[in-house]
Amino acid sequence: MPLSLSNSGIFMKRFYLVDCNNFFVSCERVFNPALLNKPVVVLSSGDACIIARSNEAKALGIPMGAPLYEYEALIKKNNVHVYSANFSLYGDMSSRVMQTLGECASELEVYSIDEAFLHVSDHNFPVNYSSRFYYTSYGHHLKSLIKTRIGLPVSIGIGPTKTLAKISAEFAKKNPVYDGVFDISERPDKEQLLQLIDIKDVWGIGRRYGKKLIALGIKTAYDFMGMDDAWVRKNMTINGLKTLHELRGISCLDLEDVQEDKKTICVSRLFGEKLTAIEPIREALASYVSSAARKLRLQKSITKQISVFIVTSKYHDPHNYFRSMSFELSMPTSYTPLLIKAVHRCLEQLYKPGLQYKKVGVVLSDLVAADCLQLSTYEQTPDLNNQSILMKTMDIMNSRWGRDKIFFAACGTKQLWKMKQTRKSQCYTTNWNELLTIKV
DNA sequence: TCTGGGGTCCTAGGACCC
DNA sequence: TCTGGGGTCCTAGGACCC
Repeated sequence: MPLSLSNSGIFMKRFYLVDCNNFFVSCERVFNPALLNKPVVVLSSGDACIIARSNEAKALGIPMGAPLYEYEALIKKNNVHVYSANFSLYGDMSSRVMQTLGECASELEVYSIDEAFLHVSDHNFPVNYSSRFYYTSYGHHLKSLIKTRIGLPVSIGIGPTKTLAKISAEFAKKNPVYDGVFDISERPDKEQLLQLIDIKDVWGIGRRYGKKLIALGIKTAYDFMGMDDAWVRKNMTINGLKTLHELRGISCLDLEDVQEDKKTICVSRLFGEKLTAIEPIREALASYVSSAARKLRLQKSITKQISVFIVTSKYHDPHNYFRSMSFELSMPTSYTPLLIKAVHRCLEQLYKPGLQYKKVGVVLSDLVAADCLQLSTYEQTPDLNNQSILMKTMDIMNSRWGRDKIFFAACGTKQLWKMKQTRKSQCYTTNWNELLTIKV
């Protein structure tokens, strides 16, 4: 079996993966140190599911993605601190981390809100760095820099490929001996280490493929490395083959350091409670599409196609459970009032009186750059210019004074549809009125 | 009774064209 | 019994990620 991970030479390019530990929980802890060493969980929007857990909460057996109601008793019994998601706080803390990493790397890929891949080159290292372990030493430097500047703990994995860097990060996180930084390329015992990695935990092998592989007796990353290329290509697509090669130490996935524009933008949320009347659903939809349009303008795009979907309970109403419709706009746009009109038209078609709706959503697709808009002569009206000025003004005002300081009347003021978020911490870093106060 | 939200990519198969 | 060959485009469905 072709299992050797050769060429771990010192000059080989390394991938770093920096991963913030229990990110949402750690953000809460920065501003509330009383939470340190205590079990803490953070909930999804609408307080429905548990989407982040401190190590202490994990130790209690609370799984990722679990619905809150199933664990309410356990939470109460063990005094678990519970927070509603505070995405403006987490987003801001994330951009601080990425800013610091950007200063320390030759290339940076912001992979998610709490993870980044990077390359470092010689000029990032201090002059007196020597020894073949300097990649690891630099990892420790990055780790303490983020702790000092931002207050967040991170784990850092290093490897000859992205997939192996991910695996390194798991060792860094789980085994205290490594003090948060691990480089698999330095290890003579790589193969034994990869035998410790559950196949389902390999980046790119999800639940489905994991199950399929286990049925074939492939239980670990090491087992997978010995598989036949052709079989993997046929049964797991080109992406499976890339994962296979990456595990063997052949880099197939590069850093993607330019942020690509989104190809679709989707905004959807559960209602706080089930809705039957159309009016609050119209308002929720207007509000969601306003937010989608703001994201659209942020990346300087316009949309040609808009879809709306509406969801009832799967159990009560299997026939009407999910209904959607979409249509092409006569002219691509990012002008919120036109988009509100469009989603309301869709809703008229989809809505049936008497049903209990629990969620609605809007998807903007077929996005193109705003400056690509081709206009025929008769379409070049002053209106277009006014629309763009109005949107720009709104966006500037809302970014300066806070989200939704001004909004369209169609979004309503009662917000009957709004989800509950009863346990949210303050926006310590993004709202002047919610700064941390310290009593002495 | 109550189970998130927001993305990307790949592939097979059908429609259509010359 | 016979029923081309090769291409493109679109879509739905299935997989993955955090």
